[in-house]
Amino acid sequence: MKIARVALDVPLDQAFDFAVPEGLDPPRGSLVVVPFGRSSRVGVVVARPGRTEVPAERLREIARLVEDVAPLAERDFELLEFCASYYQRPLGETLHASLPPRLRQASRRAIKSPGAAETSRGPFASPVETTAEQSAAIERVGEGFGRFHPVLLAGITGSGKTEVYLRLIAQALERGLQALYLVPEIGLTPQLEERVRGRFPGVAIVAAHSHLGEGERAQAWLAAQSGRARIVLGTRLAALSPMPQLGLIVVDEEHDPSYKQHEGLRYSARDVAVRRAQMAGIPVVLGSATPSLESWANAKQGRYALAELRERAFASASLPAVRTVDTRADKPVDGVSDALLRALKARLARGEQSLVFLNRRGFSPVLFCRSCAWHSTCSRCSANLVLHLKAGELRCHHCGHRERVPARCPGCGSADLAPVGQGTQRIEETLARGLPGARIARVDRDTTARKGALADVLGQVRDEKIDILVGTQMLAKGHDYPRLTLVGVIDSDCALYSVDFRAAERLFALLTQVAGRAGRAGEPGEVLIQTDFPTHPLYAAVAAHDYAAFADAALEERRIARFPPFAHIALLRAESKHAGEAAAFLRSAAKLARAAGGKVEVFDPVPAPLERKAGFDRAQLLVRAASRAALQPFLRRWREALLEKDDRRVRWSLDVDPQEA
DNA sequence: AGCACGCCGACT
DNA sequence: GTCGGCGTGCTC
Repeated sequence: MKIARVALDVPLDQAFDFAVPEGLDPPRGSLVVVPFGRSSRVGVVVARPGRTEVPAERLREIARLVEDVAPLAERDFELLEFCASYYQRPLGETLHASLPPRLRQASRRAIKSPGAAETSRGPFASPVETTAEQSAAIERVGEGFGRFHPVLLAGITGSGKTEVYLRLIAQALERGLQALYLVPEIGLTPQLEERVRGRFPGVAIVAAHSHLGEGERAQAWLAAQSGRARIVLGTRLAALSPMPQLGLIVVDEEHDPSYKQHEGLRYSARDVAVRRAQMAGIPVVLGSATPSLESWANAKQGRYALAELRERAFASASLPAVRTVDTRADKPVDGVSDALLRALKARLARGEQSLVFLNRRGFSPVLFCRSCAWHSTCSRCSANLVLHLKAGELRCHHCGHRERVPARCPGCGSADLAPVGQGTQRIEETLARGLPGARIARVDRDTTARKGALADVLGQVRDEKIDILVGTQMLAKGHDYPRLTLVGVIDSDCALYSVDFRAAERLFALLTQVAGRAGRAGEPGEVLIQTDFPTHPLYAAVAAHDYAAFADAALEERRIARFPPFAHIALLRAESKHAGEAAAFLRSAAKLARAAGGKVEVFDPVPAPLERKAGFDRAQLLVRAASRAALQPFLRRWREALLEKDDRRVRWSLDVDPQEA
C-alpha cells in the first residue's frame, strides 16, 4: 500500500499518514484534499514513507489532488521547512501560511486561469540617466548574478533607489530570470505598481498583497509558481511565494517594521528574503535611507556588500533644513507652537503645501476629570480610552471597544471633563482655528477606512486642492508631493523614553522619512520638530542628515547592552484570561529554560508592554544568546518541553527575533 | 485549531 | 428535571 505523510493546518508538530488511492502518486510538495476528523481539508504531502505505524483501520485515504496546482518545487519547500524550523512553528501551519486562502479551502470555486502570456525579455530602455553613484550601485549588485550576494543599498531619500532596483530587475529579466520586489506597503500606493508596469511593457507582472481579492491572490500565486509571472511585486507575504526561476530579490525600505509578522508564523520577510537568496544562490538588495541596525552592522562587518547613494538624483533637489522647536520656551497651544503656526502661514501665503505629522489618531488620548482625577480607561485593557469627539465616542485603540462620551464624570458626577493631550483630530481643529481659510485634510486610519479614500485625498493634494495635510505615519510612506515644502512634527518625544530597545531607531527612520516628503521638486524644504529636548543627539543627527552618526552611536549602545545585532533574542509571550496564570506559566517556563540552559541567558518574566489586552493578562519572557547557532537548538528543546506541559488556560507563542523586547 | 465528550451549576 | 459552562482528549 502506498502511503503519503500529509501536513495539515493544525498547530501540531506531527504530520498525518494517509493511504494513496490507485492511480495517484503525489510527490512531496503536492497539495491534496484529505478527510480529517469529520471534515475535509487541504494538506501538503511532506514525505512518501514506505510504511506507516498507523493501524490499517485508522488509516484513511487521500480524497483527491487539489486541481490546477503543481507540487511545490523542492527549493520552495525547503525554504518553508527552514521558516518552520527557524521560527519554531509546525510545518503544516507554515506551509499553509504560504498558500493563498483560496487554495487552502477543500471546496472552492474554480480559479480563473489566465492564458499563457507572452512575456518580453527586453532589452528594456530606461527613461532616465543614472548618476555615477547609481551606476556604481547597479554594478555592485549586478556582478553578483548567479551567486549569493547580499548588498545593502543605503541611499538618502530622493537618491533614486527605485531606479537602481528597476535597472537590476531589467538585468534579471534579460537573463530570463524572475525578480521578487518586496515593499512594506503596496495596497495603498498604486503608483509604484504603475511605474513598474510602465517600465516593463509586455512583461507579466503580478502584485501580491493582502488587499487583493481571494481570486486575484490565488491567480498571482499560481502565476509566480508556474513561472508565468516574471516580476512579483508584493508585501511581506510575497517573500514566501514560490518562484522557480528566481534570479534577484529586492527588499525596499528594508528597515520597515511591517516586514515582521506579528502572529502565527512570526517571520521577518527581510530575513527570509536573505535566507532565500542564500539558498537559491542569487543576489539580494536591501535598500533604505535608514537601514536597520542589523543590516548596517552586517555591511560594516563585510557580510553584506555596501552601496551608498549620498546625493539626491536631481541636483536641484536639496535636502530639507531640519530644525527643532524648543517647546519649553515656545509653549504649544492645543498642540501647535507659535513657530510652527508662523511657518504654516508663510507656506499658505506662498501657495505651498505643508504636512503636519502626529502619530496618534483621535481628538485626545485621554479624557480627564478635573475634580476627582478620574480618567477614561478601557475595562478590558490596561490602556486609556481615546476621545473621538466627532463620533462622540471613547474608543480603545487596542481592543476596539467603544462607548458614548459621558456628559458627567462617571467617578464623581462633575461636568468638568477635559480632553488631555493631542490627536490628529485636535490638531486639525487647532489649525483650522489658527489658519482660517486654509484647506486642511486629515489622513489617518479613521478618515481612510473607506477603500480609495486615501487615494482620493492624495489626488486632491496633487491637484493642489489641499494646503495642509494632518496625519499619522500613513503619510510618511513613499508618496511624493511636488508642492510640499514644510513638514511639522508635533510630538515625537515619547519615543525617546520608550522602554522598547528599538524605539530610537524607529524614530530616526520615521523622522527621516517624513522629512523626505519636504522639498522634492527644486523648492527648498523645511522640517520643524517640536520637542522638549532640542539638543538631543537623535534630533541633531536627523537635522544633519547623518544616518551613519546615528547608527554608529546606536550600535555602540546595543553592543554595551548586548542586544541585537550583538546578540540573538527570542521572546516567549503568554496570555491568559485567568489572572496571574500567564506569569505563573512563564515562571515555570523560565525554570525549564534554565534547566535546559547551556549558553543561553534567561531573563525573568515581566508583564507585557500592554499588560491587559481584550481581557487577557499578558506577560513575556526574554532569552538571549550570543549567536543563532546557540539560540536555535535551545529554542527547539525548550519548545518541546513547553508543549509537554501544555496548559490550555494559557496561550503562548515563541517570537524569534522579536521586534520589541 | 476544531470538535466531541463529559461532568457540575442555575433556569425555561 | 435540562441547558450550557469549559476542562480533556483526539484527529491519520
